[in-house]
Amino acid sequence: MSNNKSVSIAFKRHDHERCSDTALKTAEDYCKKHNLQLTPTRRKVLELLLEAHRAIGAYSLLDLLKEAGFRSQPTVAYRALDFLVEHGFAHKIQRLNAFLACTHPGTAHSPAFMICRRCETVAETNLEVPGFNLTVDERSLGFKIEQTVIEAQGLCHSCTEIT
Amino acid sequence: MSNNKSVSIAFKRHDHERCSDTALKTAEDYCKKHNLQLTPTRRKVLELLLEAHRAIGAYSLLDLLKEAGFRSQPTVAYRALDFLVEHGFAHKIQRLNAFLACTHPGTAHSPAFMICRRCETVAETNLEVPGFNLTVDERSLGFKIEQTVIEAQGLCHSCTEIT
DNA sequence: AGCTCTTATGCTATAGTATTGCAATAGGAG
DNA sequence: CTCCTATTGCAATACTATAGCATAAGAGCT
Repeated sequence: MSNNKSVSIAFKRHDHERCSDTALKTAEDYCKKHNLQLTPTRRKVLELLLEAHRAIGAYSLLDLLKEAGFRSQPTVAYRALDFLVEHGFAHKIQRLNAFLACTHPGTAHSPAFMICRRCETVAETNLEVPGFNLTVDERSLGFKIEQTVIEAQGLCHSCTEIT
Repeated sequence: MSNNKSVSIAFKRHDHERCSDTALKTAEDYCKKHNLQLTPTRRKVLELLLEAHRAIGAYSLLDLLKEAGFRSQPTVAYRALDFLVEHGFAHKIQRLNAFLACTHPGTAHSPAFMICRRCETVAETNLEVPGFNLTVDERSLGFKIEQTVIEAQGLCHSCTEIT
């Protein structure tokens, strides 16, 4: 179905079926706890994002949904994605007009993304991680930040070596 | 021309006709120096962006171009915008699918933007400015960054006060 | 001048991304 | 059961961006 075979294992190797299961479970728990409805469509979209394990466009997602027997109007995908993004289970990668399952849902965070232009893998990190640090002094900026989009494009380690 | 010291000139009052003139002149000089062709369309697009003094979408730009007697096919705008963005005279704001004249063209820089969700003003700053600092250690990240998209959404000073 | 290489434009069509509006339905609270 | 709210179904449309190919204009050379 999906083109999972592409070089899309985030920058490190790992048991991604297991991390999908965990993420899904976390989402379920979170929804139950916060009285959110993880409806079949929403759940399926999250599953598909997790399986894809890469950023995918809304219309690719739509194809996958269709294959899985769901309706395939754009609104179906967009509404589910809106829900997932709003509650932090997925993120939108502005640069690619694509969506990515969150690697650590349920916790408030300011994500940052690294997008490899060769293998198209997108890795999520956050601003507290060593090596990546954004500090903002809102006072001196004169601007109250509510949300940030931070996306770096370049080459991941593997792709650098290939070159 | 450049407002490197004042973090967010866009949020402050200033003589913007004058800063437009200067930016346009800088672009002309830069093009002459680097053998780039600032053709009438490209020049007009830059002028329009500078006049607008805010981020505007390609199709709004197209309308303005049409009013000014230019052709109004999408390609006309996109090709001019590609040129301006490629050479650093304008930036694309991913979050808004819109374009903004650069406030300090001609100098290599990694821009960051602050987008006010109320007045929709977009201010360009850069990462070296006090109050806004992104440091990246590529070694520990395992990722070679070539370009960054940094866009903060929130409220500018004036709009904070209104609330 | 004429030639030619490269860059930019004109033009048409189409691809790709996202939202609006309204009717129908389902699930929870009282 | 009934009301209320959240979600879904459905159709249309808006918005953003690129492809492909023909034509024209400018820069450098002989």
